[in-house]
Amino acid sequence: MSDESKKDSELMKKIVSLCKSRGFIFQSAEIYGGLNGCWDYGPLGAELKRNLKEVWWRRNVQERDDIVGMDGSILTHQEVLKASGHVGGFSDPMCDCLLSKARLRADQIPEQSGTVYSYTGASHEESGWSVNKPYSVLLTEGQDPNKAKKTARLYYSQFLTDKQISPKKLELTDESTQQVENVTNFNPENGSLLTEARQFDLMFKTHMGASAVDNDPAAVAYLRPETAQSIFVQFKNVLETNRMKLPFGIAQIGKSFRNEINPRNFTFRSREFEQMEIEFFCYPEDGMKLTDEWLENRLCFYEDIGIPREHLHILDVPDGERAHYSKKTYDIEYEFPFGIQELEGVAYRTDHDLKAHQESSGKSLEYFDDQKKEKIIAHVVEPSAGCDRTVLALICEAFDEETITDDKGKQEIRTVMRFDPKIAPIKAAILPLLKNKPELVEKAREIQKILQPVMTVSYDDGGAIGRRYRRQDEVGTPFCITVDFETIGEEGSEDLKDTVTIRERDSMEQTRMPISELLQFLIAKIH
RNA sequence: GCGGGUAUAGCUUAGUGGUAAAGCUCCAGCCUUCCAAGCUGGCUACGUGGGUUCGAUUCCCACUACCCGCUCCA
Repeated sequence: MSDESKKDSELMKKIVSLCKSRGFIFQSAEIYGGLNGCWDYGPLGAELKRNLKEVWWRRNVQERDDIVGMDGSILTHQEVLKASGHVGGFSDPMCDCLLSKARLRADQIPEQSGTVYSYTGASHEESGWSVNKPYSVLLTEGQDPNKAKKTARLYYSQFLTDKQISPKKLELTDESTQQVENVTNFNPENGSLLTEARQFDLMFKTHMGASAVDNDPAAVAYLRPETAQSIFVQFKNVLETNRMKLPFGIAQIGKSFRNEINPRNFTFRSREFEQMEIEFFCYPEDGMKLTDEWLENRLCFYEDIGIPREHLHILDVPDGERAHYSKKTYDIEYEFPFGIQELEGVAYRTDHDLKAHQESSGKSLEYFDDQKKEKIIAHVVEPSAGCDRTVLALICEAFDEETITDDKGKQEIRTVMRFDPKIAPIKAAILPLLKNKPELVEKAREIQKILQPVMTVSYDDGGAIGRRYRRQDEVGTPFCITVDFETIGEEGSEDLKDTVTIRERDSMEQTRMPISELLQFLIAKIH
């Protein structure tokens, strides 16, 4: 591991540990040993995620005339997912190399021709050991026939109980050869036979209702693998009930489920995750242009919530790597400590989805174009963001360790979560300077009552004031409001009465402000 | 799915075939007039299940979870 990636791995460890110790993210069912690929948000994580979703909704639905929201069911009719191509085609056929155990995509193995050497087993005379398993090796033209024997011995040697026996001492049984052309069931790397191609079903399947028959195929339903399909399926209803005119969008935030083979990287790839999606319907001729516009719009959004553009990467997904229905796809990626990974895809999906559902359901999903006096199938541009991934990006982006030197020259590390105030879990902490002075405590509680109806605040009177500031730094609270002796009029001039100090998280600077102005000041900062 | 590693308190770590130590955090109290002060007291842990053993947190096996590298990510 390079120094750089070691450093990043250490950084990720710190972030994961802070998430746990401060109550952002816990492992799901931790007391039972954990559930693979599932995570729970603790009190602060829940606030953070809620804030993200609220900003997203406000920017994309509340503040726009041309986008409306919906909230579809998670349990999904199997016909919906047959039409969308998820049932049957959702996963890639995979096969494993019997020798190296490498996993390959069956549809990406190049065709090969040559001679297949087949065996029925192997034995070791001295020890009396033997195994019966058919196996074969493909040799392409010009390869040494001994290579087939060598590969086969290596394969059979993995079944040896006595690992001291050299593969070279194995006798192969019943060698036969056969010429083949354009086959794909051998590993191009080593010629070894592959397992049969298997479909990995990435959808969670369930059965609905109390069916008389076990596994009644009519009762099958799925947990949705994406939120998009419920939008397409409700396209007509939304269009008609809300008198929408092209171009317009339907937005949705909700959970989706994929039975990932290999969840990894903390919450980044998990089996249950939340998406924030817009299906923006448009005229066919505007699709490409709108895709570019949405990319820009989305980049601005990330900037708005505190993820600077220089930490984002735009991947213009090339031909052949896009989904078959997409004419253009941008991936917006973020520099996570564990690598550059996708946060959001902006995909021009053409009329593929509406067309598929129209054909499959037999119901018209057309749009009547008033100008041209004709019916068309709307095209769609889809900005689809991963909510949990964005939360993780926000946490990674916010995390900072600052070395500060005090008056005596002593150095210490200050851990600060530099969340944008808009998404910070706690907006302000209210701190009486001392807790054994009832007047201070009482005033602080009054301020808490003023702010509480409008924002999430925290009251803290435990320990020295400096400690409390640091505690708030570590959870990213942007403002600390301190009630001191000037506030209650016991010290300083009369004009300082009913003013408090506001300590800003990033600069650690303090300003004084009348209590009456607090609410307006904070609202402006957090909106 | 393969290979490698790890699992002790809320966090970070120490340690032992005879059930565990420390720092930080946290809680209570005292004190404290602005950046992790001090004092006193307190809560809390050997991932789960088997096996070996008089006795296992320690040794062995399996499982689970997490991390790293492959693989995969419609």
